Amino acid sequence: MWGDNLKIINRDFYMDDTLAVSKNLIGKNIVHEINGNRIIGKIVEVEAYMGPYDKAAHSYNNKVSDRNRIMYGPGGFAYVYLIYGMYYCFNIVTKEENKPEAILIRGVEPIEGLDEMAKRRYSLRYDELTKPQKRNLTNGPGKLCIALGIDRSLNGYDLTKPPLYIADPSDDIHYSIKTSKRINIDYAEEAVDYPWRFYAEGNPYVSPVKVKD
DNA sequence: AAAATGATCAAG
DNA sequence: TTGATCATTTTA
Repeated sequence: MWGDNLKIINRDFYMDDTLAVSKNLIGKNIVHEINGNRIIGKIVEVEAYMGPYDKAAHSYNNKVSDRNRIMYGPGGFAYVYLIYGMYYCFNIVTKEENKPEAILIRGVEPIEGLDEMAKRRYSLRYDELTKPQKRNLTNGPGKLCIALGIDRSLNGYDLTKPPLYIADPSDDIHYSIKTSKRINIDYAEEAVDYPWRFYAEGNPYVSPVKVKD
């Protein structure tokens, strides 16, 4: 497994239009080398956060804070923050300096290091998981951070080098990309309807749509 | 349907 | 300094 040549995606990839990068990220691998193991998840769902004019974005109205400062840097860096006091969200910053846009990773398909993921999520081996546990391993932004070992210590990390990077997939699978509104941004007024969520049609690791109360 | 849980942010 | 909020998940 350490012999596989995974091609790391370079910074140019992230400097493009954020919606284009969002679609281009579907099918790419997130690779985390940790404790001598390699954990890989294939990106199947993302959301774009479009900066100053997007009421759902942390950088709306060019607001700067200690938390969102990394969004104002160049593309290809990790923006990781704590949400609801207990889960992390992993974003990839895009575009040049002072264009504070980023892409939230909402779902990944487990590819490698399944036992590592199962251990981090459920303290079990992968083959001990029930079918629902397998499906719930990485089908949400907080869940995938646990499974991939991503936390606040990786905020601001340069994603063009190990131990955490994005790589081209070794397979050549084509994904039909669907578009929808973003999830759980009810506070965002007119931005709630913007079609900035992208996902691989039919993939079981796309996060489940929330049922209305 | 509702709890869990704490950093963050804007108001005072 | 304080209180409300929150790009979620789990449990019931």
